[in-house]
Amino acid sequence: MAKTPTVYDVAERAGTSIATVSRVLRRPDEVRAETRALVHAAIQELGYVPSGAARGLAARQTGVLGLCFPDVDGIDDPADLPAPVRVGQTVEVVTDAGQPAVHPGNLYMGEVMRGAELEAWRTGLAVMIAVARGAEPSALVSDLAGRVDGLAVLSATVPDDVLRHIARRIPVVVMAGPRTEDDAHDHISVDNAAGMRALTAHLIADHGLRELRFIGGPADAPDDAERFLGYCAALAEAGLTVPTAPAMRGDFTRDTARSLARQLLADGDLPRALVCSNDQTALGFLDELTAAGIEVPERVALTGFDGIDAGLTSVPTLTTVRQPMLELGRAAVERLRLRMADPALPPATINLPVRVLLRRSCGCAPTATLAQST
Amino acid sequence: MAKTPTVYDVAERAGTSIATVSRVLRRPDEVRAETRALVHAAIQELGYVPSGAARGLAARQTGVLGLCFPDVDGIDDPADLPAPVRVGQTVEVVTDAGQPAVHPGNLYMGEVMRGAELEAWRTGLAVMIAVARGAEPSALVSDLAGRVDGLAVLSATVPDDVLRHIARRIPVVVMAGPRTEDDAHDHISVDNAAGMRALTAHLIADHGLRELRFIGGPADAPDDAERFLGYCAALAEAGLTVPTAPAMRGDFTRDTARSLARQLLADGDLPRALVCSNDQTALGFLDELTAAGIEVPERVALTGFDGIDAGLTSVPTLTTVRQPMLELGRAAVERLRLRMADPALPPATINLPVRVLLRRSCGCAPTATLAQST
DNA sequence: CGGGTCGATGTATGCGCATACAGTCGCCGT
DNA sequence: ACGGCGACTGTATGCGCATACATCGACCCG
Repeated sequence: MAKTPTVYDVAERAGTSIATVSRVLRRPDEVRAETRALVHAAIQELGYVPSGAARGLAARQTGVLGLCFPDVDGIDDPADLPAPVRVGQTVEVVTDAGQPAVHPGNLYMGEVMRGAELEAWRTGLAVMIAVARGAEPSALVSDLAGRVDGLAVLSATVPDDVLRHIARRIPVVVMAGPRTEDDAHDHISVDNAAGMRALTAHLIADHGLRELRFIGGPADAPDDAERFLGYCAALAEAGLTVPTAPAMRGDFTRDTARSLARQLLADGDLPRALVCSNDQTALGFLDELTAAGIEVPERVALTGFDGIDAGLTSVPTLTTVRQPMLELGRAAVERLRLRMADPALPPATINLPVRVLLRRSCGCAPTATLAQST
Repeated sequence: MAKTPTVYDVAERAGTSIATVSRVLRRPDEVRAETRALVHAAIQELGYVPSGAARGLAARQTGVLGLCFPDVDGIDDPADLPAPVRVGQTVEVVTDAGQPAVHPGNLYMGEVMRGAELEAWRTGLAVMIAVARGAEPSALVSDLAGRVDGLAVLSATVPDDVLRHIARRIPVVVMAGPRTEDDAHDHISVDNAAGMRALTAHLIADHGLRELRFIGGPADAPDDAERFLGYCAALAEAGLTVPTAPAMRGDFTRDTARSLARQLLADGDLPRALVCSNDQTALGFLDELTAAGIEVPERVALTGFDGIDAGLTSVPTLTTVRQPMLELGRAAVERLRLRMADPALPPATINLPVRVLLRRSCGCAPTATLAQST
């Protein structure tokens, strides 16, 4: 690694000019085959790799898209980091750690990323990711913005003014977030309201339930608000009384849901159905209901929202609404591409359809469904 | 977006030189407060975002690390892509799709990425990802290599010669892969052998099992080979007969494991313990053993490897070895940093310690462990 | 009151590549 | 034999920024 070779070195070695070297790499068919071979040989010998920075500068575009996520771990301070595992430690043998290996919030981020990467790859674009954490997330995001041709941001991870600033330079699309006032970004969301409405309608129409209680998430979560609205819409359509707010609010975590559930049980005021704003909440309730010997779905029907894998193996399996996270990433990148091609496009608001998954916990699927794919 | 503003525009607007603008951004304390304010104002007004490409070029380093993964989805051809979900579709209501939301292989990639991102963020580095898929993965990787200051590659995703070529320009660390011949990269791995050995020793010593059968994965998977060796080592230590090869081989998928299991059942030749090379395999066996009414762990003890979440909710819960995937990512980035600081460092081989998780399927934890965190 | 010092700012240059434009060469048609 | 044309290749320039170095002024000391 004495000195990283450049086009000049390659050109000299191959006995050509730098223009030819550049052409061999970018438009091979404009170069005579022999010349091309010479250049390729020189590249191999020198270990030449074109500088992305120089390329980006000269071409006025980087060929990279940015993906910006919130900090699901809540690690804002480097000191918060768990101590790194180090070599030389022996193998630990412990009894049931009980902790899931993957942080639940990270799960769906992974899917979004995968979708985005997939769609980017199709177009020959690279993907750069950033997690907006730490004391100065704006700086981090601006930094990212300077390196990419377009930016997809998960809702609520970047302050509006920063986003607006960035949008003057490159296209920005907001994923899973409502349009705020006059913002001119594209928005790609999941149709929370329609999903929850369909699910609730199913409970009412197909299971004949009329006493449905909504267990919400954080009051400031737009997703939660939309789901509640969907639930209300279904109630209204069925001519049932529509509440003005969720009966209880958790924070989307299983643990909090469990304490809510205990509270509910203590009050002794069980409805016929619990419509939860996300799967973790539903699973938390399921834990406590099961522990209390209350039958789900016979005594209480229970539903979630998200479609996490844990709902597939719970007992009973969890009826829920699957969010197309991979599609969210794909759609975001697709939209970025479109807008990069034509910046004059009017801001779009896209709502991706969801899918209601009927499983045991709402009363469907009376028999166990272990045997699939056999 | 008429024309993206540059330092020149900002300088003119602020009535300074471009050097001052640059300094305001990079070393604010070398600029008088008033001047700084002027520049900041100009930046806001113009919507200026520094070009990462230009910066990288001038500074001779990009501040980005590359992460390269194999293609777990097996999507090599754009045509293979599932049709994108489109707007306007109605909400689908379906009975138990049964498909997990997240591709299992993607699960651990997500963790590695998260670890890498975390560690990179601490140092102010950005992360760029690439999935080596498609017809010309080498081109993709070289492209990536040109844009970053260091590259972490998951084993077997990039041909050796390409990697060697890249390593002449930037530091390369291989994750979860053995050193091949003379390669000069750093290697960070998980201690497969030690983990499997500890697990097997546990079965022998603590549960008194002496008839243990190993169910392997693909014959060309280095991980599998190491795990088999660990298993053999434990057998040897206990004075048991050491096989020369796994009794059966799957391909690390649950479905294949199930057919292996059916075959085993048909043969009617059940050992006292099945030591599986990964969790999916173990779960596949569990499916069929349960279906056949064979008690786990009473009749057959069963263990996996990886520590995926599904093993936490299976019945019985799955004894396994947790791989520190997040740590793998962190360690890789840490190593890259070290090497970037001192390129003369000798190639390191780091083996991260694993953790054996004892759960029900090996015979431990006689009572259910539902109530945690209560 | 001159030389020296230090802080703040400007000037000039190069980073490595893409590409517009200008040759160069061989060949064809007239 | 000459103009013209097409296929290749070379020359020159700019992309936007960081930074070494020069400059400039205020201030201090003797």
